Amino acid sequence: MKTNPSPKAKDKSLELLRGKGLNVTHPRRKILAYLLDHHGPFSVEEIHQSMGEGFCDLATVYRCLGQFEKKGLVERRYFGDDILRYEYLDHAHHHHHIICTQCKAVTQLDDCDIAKLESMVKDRGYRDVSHTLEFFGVCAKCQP
Amino acid sequence: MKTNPSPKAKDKSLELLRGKGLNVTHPRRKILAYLLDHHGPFSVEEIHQSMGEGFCDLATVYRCLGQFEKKGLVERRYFGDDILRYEYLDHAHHHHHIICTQCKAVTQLDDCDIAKLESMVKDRGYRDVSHTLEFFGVCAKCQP
DNA sequence: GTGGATGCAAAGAATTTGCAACCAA
DNA sequence: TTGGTTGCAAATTCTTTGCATCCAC
Repeated sequence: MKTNPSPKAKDKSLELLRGKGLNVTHPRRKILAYLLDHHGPFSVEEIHQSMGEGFCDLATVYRCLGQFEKKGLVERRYFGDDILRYEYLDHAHHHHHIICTQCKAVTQLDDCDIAKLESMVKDRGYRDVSHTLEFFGVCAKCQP
Repeated sequence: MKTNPSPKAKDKSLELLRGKGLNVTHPRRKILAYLLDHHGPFSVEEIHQSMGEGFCDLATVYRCLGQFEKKGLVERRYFGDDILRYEYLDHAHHHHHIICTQCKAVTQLDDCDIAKLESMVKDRGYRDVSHTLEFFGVCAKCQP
């Protein structure tokens, strides 16, 4: 599961951290680069393990992700299976997930047109409206 | 926060428990009746407290909700605030939530037409497709 | 009567925190 | 140099579990 970040992700993580006014440290950079390189939400455990044995403490991963979340760099997702996952928030690519209820594989659905529903929410007086939308089903591989 | 279940909810909880083949006990009945009477998802803590001091153990609430979930009577929701909530699953009334990001008040949005998106998921080979959709915003009361 | 349900307390898992050492700016 | 960050271990919180007792059927 251990992976090294791509040069591109390393550059972008640097840029993002500086842009958010966060000091650039090794754990922060590597965690963010991992999220940039790999699509889909990951558990804290997965992220920690991806960096290789002993690269940094699990508590550090929690702390970094907590800060990223506060700065709007990542968001937490919950797919109903008791595991919290973090995902890089790419404002340029709004999308949703399709989660296989059997094997838990996550794929993306890029198309999203629920502007109509969001405007109904705005009509009720809400401001700064956003949404989460996840699909669940049994993927082709998991069907008998 | 203590409330007593309505007669209607008491009847329906009995019916639902029997229908699912669950023994009818006081805690099960009162927990289910609470979820039937009050709309919106509630945390385990809220449900426990709603039944009054010492009515039943917190562990019992966890156990009951876990069984209800297995039987498809309730579903867990996660709104990104670290709190897991349980909601009665009314198959006859599919709806979504609007959660105020400030005061956390939950209201419902009954209209839901994302059949088009669900069919896109089915086209990808998924079966038993379902979805969750939540809206977040600042409600009128919480705006300056 | 009997198997399943509950209360209580203890265990377990996930996450957070205190503090000294360390590192980025 | 200095304030912010990390590692480590302990603490906290949330949830689950073992077991004796109790209750629904």
